[in-house]
Amino acid sequence: MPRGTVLGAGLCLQWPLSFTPSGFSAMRASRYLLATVKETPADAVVVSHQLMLRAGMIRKLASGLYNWLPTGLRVLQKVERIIREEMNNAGAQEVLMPVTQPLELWDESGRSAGFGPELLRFVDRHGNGFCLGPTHEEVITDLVRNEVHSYKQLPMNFYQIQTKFRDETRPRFGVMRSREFIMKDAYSFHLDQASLADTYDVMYTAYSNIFDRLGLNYRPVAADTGSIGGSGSHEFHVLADSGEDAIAFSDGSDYAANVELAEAVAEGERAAPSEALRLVDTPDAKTIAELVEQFSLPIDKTVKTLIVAASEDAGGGLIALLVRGDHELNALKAEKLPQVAAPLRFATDEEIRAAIGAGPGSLGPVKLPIPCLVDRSVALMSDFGAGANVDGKHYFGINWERDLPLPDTADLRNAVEGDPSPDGKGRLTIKRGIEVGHIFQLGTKYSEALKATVLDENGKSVIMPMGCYGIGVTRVVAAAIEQNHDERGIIWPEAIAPFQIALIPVNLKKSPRERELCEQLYSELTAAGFEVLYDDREKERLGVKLSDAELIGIPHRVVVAERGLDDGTVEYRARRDSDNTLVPVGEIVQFLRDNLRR
RNA sequence: CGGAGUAUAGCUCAGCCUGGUAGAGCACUACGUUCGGGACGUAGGGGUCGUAGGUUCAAAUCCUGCUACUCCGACCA
Repeated sequence: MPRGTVLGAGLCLQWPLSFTPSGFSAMRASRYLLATVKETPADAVVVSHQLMLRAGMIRKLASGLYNWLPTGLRVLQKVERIIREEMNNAGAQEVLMPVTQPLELWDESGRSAGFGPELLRFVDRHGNGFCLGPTHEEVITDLVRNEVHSYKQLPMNFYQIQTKFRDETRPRFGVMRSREFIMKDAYSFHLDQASLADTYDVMYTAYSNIFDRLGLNYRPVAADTGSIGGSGSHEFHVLADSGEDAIAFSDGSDYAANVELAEAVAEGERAAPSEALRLVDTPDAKTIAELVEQFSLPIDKTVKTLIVAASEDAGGGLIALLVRGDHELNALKAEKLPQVAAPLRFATDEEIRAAIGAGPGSLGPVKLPIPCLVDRSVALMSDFGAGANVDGKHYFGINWERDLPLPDTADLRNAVEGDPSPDGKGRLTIKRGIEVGHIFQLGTKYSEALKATVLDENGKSVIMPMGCYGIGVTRVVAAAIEQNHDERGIIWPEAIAPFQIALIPVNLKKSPRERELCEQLYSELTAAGFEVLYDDREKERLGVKLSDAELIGIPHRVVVAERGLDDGTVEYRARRDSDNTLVPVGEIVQFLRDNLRR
């Protein structure tokens, strides 16, 4: 403490905080590092980053590395607390593993080579290799193989809330994609797959509880189940327009999937031909947009013809992929097809001209000299237009099975808004999301590599199947802001707001009555268990205090003014509201109790 | 890792083209006025102009190397 006595009453008067039963302290703004800034920092491009800097939550130390200031840390710790409580409720046990890990373990799991430069490696003074842990599968598996030996101990689920380091090539968006970040990671160990599936379900529920309690609008989304199958993996996404992932979900069921993975279902039946096939000169129509504009052709009566490399199994060479003019090719789906080379490679203009004799702007299925796959939606088209495989010419009025045989069909495109849900219930809505959690049935990948085994009831050694379950704790904070803000600042969900109540006197210097009432309310509210930020700064005017409270996003505020004191009232306003409520001084504590039911 | 850009006060930026003793606004300190939605005046404090070298009588300014940071792309269990 900078000044004053360390003894008795002197300390009490100067001490900026009082402790509330929640464990988070109330604060006097005059003794607190608010660190708010008016101007938007130049190098922040996303709102959450801008607001976290402006609200005095974080400061950059170096690229992808951030200091957490008191306000930010309060939020972070509230998120951690909820996660911790729900993980404990779900039967997981908390541990803490080192950030620094011996490289030996990564050699043993085989990931040392695979992980690449994202794994930050270094050598200690004895010449031994270490790395900063980007994740902790190796360490936990090593711990468990040494400590757990009997099937009777299983299943067990361990978690930690710990700093991770990934040497991202390009850290960005503030705390959303930083190099150092905090993650809750859990690892479960089982005797068999059925037990793993049980714990997976428990974690799914726990995650739902966590994000419910955090007050976020989120979706569990089916993730790539490729190598594992079944309900092997879900991502939890916080919905926000700025999200990096597009996710598709049904309005009629629980179906939700990353757009990259969502099956695109075609509906309806192919109409009978009503137009004759005709060859049209289209010298200036090289793109779908030009075709639509110049010939007033509906875009869903056009077809895009994309030429890619065929797989070796299909004999190499080129293959044409056809999607409707208004649809997009999904590269992930395409390269999984047996006929298509993986990774997907588009043919060059020269290759196309050599194989087909026309340029990319004039391609189509009619008289196409190379193999062809069509999207399901394309198979249902009639009377459509496509290139004639002659420069400057298109066919209009094309009909399958009349003008040419229907090629093989496949799911080639991205699902779009309004598509039928793949589970047959409802239609797809597409929103953007921020991935904040991921649960995964790992299987025996690590337990096998590290020989984590247990004896079963027959005394036989069994490799333990594992599950792993992560939440990006620091990212949750940013995602919450992306989802909840306005032009004035952050609008925290109650559960993770740095403070619950802002107590703001209009003019402390002029009004001893305001001061007296504020002091009284501050101690009453604190005693009642509320986390109050009492803005007792004398040098700041009302406007500054109000906008700071709004920027920081404190959900409830109480303004104490001379004006109301004669009538014995104070002004209450919730962060989302635009009007004040006058509340009698004697009732304000109870009023807040009623409004802040947790 | 490829492409582009930036680096001047705590923050946002001007000055650089055309070389000549370092600037503004915000923030900070003191005093005064004001004070129910980011007040005003006066006086201050604060910068080896990212760094190393070169050209020059003289470099924030021109040239070269290096470093850091940002953006776009690739990458991201």
